[in-house]
Amino acid sequence: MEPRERRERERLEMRSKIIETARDLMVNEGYEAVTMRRVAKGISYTATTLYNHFKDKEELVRSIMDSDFQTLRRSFDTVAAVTDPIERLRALTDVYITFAISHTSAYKFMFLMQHPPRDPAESAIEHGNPDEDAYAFLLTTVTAGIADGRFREDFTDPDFLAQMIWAGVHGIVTIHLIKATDPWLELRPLRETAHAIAESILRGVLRKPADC
Amino acid sequence: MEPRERRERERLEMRSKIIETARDLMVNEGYEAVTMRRVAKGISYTATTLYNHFKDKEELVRSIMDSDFQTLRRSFDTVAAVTDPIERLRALTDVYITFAISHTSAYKFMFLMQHPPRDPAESAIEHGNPDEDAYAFLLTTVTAGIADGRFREDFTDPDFLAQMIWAGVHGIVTIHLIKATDPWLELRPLRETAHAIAESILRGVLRKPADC
DNA sequence: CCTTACAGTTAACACTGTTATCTTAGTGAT
DNA sequence: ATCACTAAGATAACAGTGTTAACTGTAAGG
Repeated sequence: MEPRERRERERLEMRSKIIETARDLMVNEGYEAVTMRRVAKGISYTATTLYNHFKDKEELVRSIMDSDFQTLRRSFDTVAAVTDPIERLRALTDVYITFAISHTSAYKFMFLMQHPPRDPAESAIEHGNPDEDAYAFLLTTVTAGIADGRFREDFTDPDFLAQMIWAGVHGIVTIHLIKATDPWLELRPLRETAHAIAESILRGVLRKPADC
Repeated sequence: MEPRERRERERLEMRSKIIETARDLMVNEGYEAVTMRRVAKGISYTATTLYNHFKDKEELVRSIMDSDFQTLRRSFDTVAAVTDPIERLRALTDVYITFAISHTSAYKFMFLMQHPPRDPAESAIEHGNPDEDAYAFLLTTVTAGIADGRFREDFTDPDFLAQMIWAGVHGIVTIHLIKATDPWLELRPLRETAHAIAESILRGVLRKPADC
């Protein structure tokens, strides 16, 4: 092995070790625990070393997010087998909730915090490819449903429908993530409510509701 | 006027001047601009002075939030006149969106950031009173709809229904607040999507949909 | 073998929230 | 009117944050 490529490999290993450590910190102690000095200490280096591998904290943090979006998409794999588009939508909301529940820190990070816009070119995810891009996956599912004539005739825009459905379950998820312990609300069980929301929206946009 | 009560009054004035300054800062330059030193400078005092009026930053920040929740509830006043509960729900989602659009910083602050649970006893808002508590207002509207027999028979829990509807419009609002400039998504117009979501959910939960 | 590139460190800067210590002014009581 | 006390406000400091400049040493490439 040539030193040239060994250096390259070591650099990559270092990079992913930093990302791993940062994510662990975020998962176990929350986002505010992710400081450059603590991440560095986690891999027995100094904070300044991180700047040899990442332009700034934002770039490090964006790398975490990128891999979390991959994880989200990969969690969709289990429903890719469902052929009926509407059934797949139902299954999708289910795994989406599961992801949110089991990756609460990541979820807040990806969808509740403001980040500078991510340039798709700088991501490992191919934007718009349903095999890599989670939103694109949802989009193709909706598109299939439209092609099958399953939605009412006034719903022809896949993005519009996708955003409607996503917003419904995303909304209840964020309420639970943020207001879980808030004494002002008596939250109903997340899965149940999410299911009812998805089902109601579907009943609202589908051409032939099951019961009417 | 006795010195005793003048002191009291001055203290209250100081308190609200601090809150005002902090909110201005948050609205104009975002939450991260709200630092104790900058708030203090805004009223020509030192940072330590703020600690004579607020236990810590969290208490200051919670006071802002409290008054923002009052503002939200007050924005509901315009729809209180609508007698039909379902029509009032529709109007409610409309003013809710308007509030979110015109108070983006406050909205993020109230619903997207995690705060330690607020003890209702320490708030100026009477918890559960629909005249003061925005969620309670939504709840009574839904309750009226249930009493009128407008919802399908499987929806009898006001909280459940309220959370469904709220989650729908809250979801699309947060997506727009957080992902507005994200190149990964092509967001459809907020008002339109929100309207479609609310309408679909209603069509899903109402006993007699308009068209079927 | 020598130069160069570069990973990593130390020290520092400008910030953050927060506290201890001090001054100063005004209140309440004698 | 004088005295003690309360409390507002300021100064200085501490521990922490992201980030940069300057330095060290080691390993790669010619």
